[in-house]
Amino acid sequence: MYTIQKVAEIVQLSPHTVRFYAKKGLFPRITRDQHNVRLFSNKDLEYVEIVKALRTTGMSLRDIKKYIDLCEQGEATVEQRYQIMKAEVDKSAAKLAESHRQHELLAEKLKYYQQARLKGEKQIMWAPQHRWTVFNED
Amino acid sequence: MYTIQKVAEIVQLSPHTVRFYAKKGLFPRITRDQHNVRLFSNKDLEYVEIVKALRTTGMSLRDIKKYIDLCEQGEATVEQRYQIMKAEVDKSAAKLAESHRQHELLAEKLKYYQQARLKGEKQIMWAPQHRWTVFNED
DNA sequence: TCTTGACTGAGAGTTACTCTCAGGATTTAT
DNA sequence: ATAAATCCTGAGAGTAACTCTCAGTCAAGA
Repeated sequence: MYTIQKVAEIVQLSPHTVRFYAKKGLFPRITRDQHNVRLFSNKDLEYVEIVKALRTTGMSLRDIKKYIDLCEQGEATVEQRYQIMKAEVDKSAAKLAESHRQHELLAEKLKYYQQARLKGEKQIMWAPQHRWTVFNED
Repeated sequence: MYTIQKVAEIVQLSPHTVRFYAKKGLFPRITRDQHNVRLFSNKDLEYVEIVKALRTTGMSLRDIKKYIDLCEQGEATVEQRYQIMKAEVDKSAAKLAESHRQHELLAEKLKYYQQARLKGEKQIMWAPQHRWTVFNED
């Protein structure tokens, strides 16, 4: 059994955030000790991990809650959960691809800067040189 | 020259968001027509694109603003901009890797669901089956 | 003329944190 | 033994980045 601090450390979230999630009902099975301290089992830890994964891929806490609630309802909801997970994995793949594209754009820009550094002061894309294009400024 | 609507369409942002960014001073060189309508040049469009890329990789608007302001100061700031861009590209690569890991985790979970569907009702990881682990519920 | 699309500023609402406060319990150091 | 450090709690304020609505203006096109 893990304290919230330990859990935070393992899954790389702040204890604040874990408590925040707990408050939202995302970990419905957590037990407490005699001092009301949350104790996370390995199963709870798996929940925290999947919640983190769903957040990282961009699912809203509201939708994560729905998914968790379905989990709590047992095997009758397996098909529904499958559909949700399938949609999320697809969406996540698309986002990943888009993030990759944007990353490439920045990496390319970085190359221009590197060239500029090597060649001393040379004109660089993205760095506006032409003051005459400015017509109004606030 | 493009209107805000056209720009939004090209870079895949809402006109709302483009105006929001403009208000924050992220596109300092935009010209206006005689009716005060924003007209984006190709250079401005490049700005919008790089702002989008920086946002997508997770840079705050505050830091993007700083970067843009450096751009406006001309070639004297090339080295500084290079450092910023380098740091951002590195950070972005790390985030991309992390997102990829989380995506894999979900994809693996999806496989369990697929197995469960094929085998009819079978126990699935992440889907708690053991009511006896529940000690308290709010 | 009337719809469409652009603009303005102000401001409210939302999501997901993120932090601060006040307070209580337990462990560790002196 | 007492004090400091470290854990925890709940309540609630603050923040970032949208996101949208309202109210009102202006101008071009069917």
